[in-house]
Amino acid sequence: MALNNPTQQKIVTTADKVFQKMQYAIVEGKIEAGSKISEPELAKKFQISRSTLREALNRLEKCHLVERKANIGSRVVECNIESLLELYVVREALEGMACRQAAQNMSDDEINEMKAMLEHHANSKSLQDGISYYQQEGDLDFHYKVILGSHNQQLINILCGQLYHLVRMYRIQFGMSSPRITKAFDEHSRIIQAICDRDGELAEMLMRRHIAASRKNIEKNIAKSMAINNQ
Amino acid sequence: MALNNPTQQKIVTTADKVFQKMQYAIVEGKIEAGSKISEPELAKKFQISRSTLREALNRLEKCHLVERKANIGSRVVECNIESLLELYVVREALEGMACRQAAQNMSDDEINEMKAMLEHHANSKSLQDGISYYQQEGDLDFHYKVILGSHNQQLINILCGQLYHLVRMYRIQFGMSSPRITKAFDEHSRIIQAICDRDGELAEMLMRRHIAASRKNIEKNIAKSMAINNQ
DNA sequence: GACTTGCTTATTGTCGACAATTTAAGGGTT
DNA sequence: AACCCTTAAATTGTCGACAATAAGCAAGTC
Repeated sequence: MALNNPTQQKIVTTADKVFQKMQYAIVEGKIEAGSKISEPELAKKFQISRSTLREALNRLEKCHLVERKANIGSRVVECNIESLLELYVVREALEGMACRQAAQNMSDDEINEMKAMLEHHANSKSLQDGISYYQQEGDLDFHYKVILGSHNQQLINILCGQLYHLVRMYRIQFGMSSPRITKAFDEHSRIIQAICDRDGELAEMLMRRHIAASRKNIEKNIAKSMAINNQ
Repeated sequence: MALNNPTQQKIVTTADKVFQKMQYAIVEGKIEAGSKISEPELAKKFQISRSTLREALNRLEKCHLVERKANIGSRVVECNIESLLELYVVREALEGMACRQAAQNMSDDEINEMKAMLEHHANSKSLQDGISYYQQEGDLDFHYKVILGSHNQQLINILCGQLYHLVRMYRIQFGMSSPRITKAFDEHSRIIQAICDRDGELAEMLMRRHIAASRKNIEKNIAKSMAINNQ
């Protein structure tokens, strides 16, 4: 039931298809992070011309998954901790605001739908306790819903269209599950409550804390693994 | 002295040049907002092939200046009030956070440089009082400096690389000068002071108020002009 | 032996032509 | 006159080839 990308436009052209395939491949690490992209090689692999491939690369660049330098070529974006933490800072700002706007703009029906989704996740959770993958998708679903609830097209574009593929990439490649998933659930409940109360200020604050807590959790784990590596 | 875009990469290829020219043309309204873009026509106008033009269009799409639909074509983005207000909401969130990060990450040298810039603008202001254009550029300079001061590459990319061309477009096409320019100056001073004191929380709050005030000012003016149009 | 210089090779940028799709117009039917 | 279908024109998407730039290698100089 987990929706992977709520704002994906229709896939019509072949460049669209290649873009989507490469997007998944990069996010899931099948195309290695930081690796150089050879246009002729990939074009042959996908059985398409270089022009079409370059069109796909352009869209990957739009969602920050590849970087291109003139006359030098394209590389898959690198996955380092610094960028991950930077990404969390951006999310804290944008999703916090999205949450405030959601409290202001969501319809009652939308709110009810979100409540139902959370309950559904709660049941699934009690059934298959400990399976973190589904929880993670559930977490993403929740964040998507809030962002869409902001009814702010600019916010939606930036977060769902561009940044969330990066977020998914980091989640998968760094294998982030952690004991936060149970806490996250409670936090989600409180956020929905604030939205339901139309308390934008509180909703923003709770969402910011929710994301900041994840960031700090990562920082802590990094520090720990650094200590292990240095001992 | 006003820098137009602090993060612009080197212009090497012809697509780069066309991109830059079109960017200015769109921002300044020489290519009308909302108008359809004919690839053959523009390619002939710039004396380049369609492939090169499409490359330029892709970059314009990246900074939200044109929108493309498959098999239908490209249009220059439309300038309506709703989008402008949405843009201000995004800026409030992102620049607020950028300001917090700037208070945390800027070097003393950077802070001093920013102070000097503000003073320079103050002098120019007293010299040519009432010339709003320069003030506006000064305002942009200030915001750029804060964003760069965050040292957060993701923030910098989104704000300077993508959104600020849109901001400039709205400024020019809606002819926004307003009596806020003098107030803005004081607000800038206080923000710098907070950054200087390394008070990230206050810095963020002040920046958010600064941008929110602009937004509310626009909303008020819109309401006024609506009233005029309806009388 | 290290550095520079010039050539070779590979990759990227640009071009013009063809294929697929959408839009517009015209004719026919109810 | 309004609607639908068919056909023609224009526009976008895709292709393969050529030009320009960068990377790698060999020979030559100090």
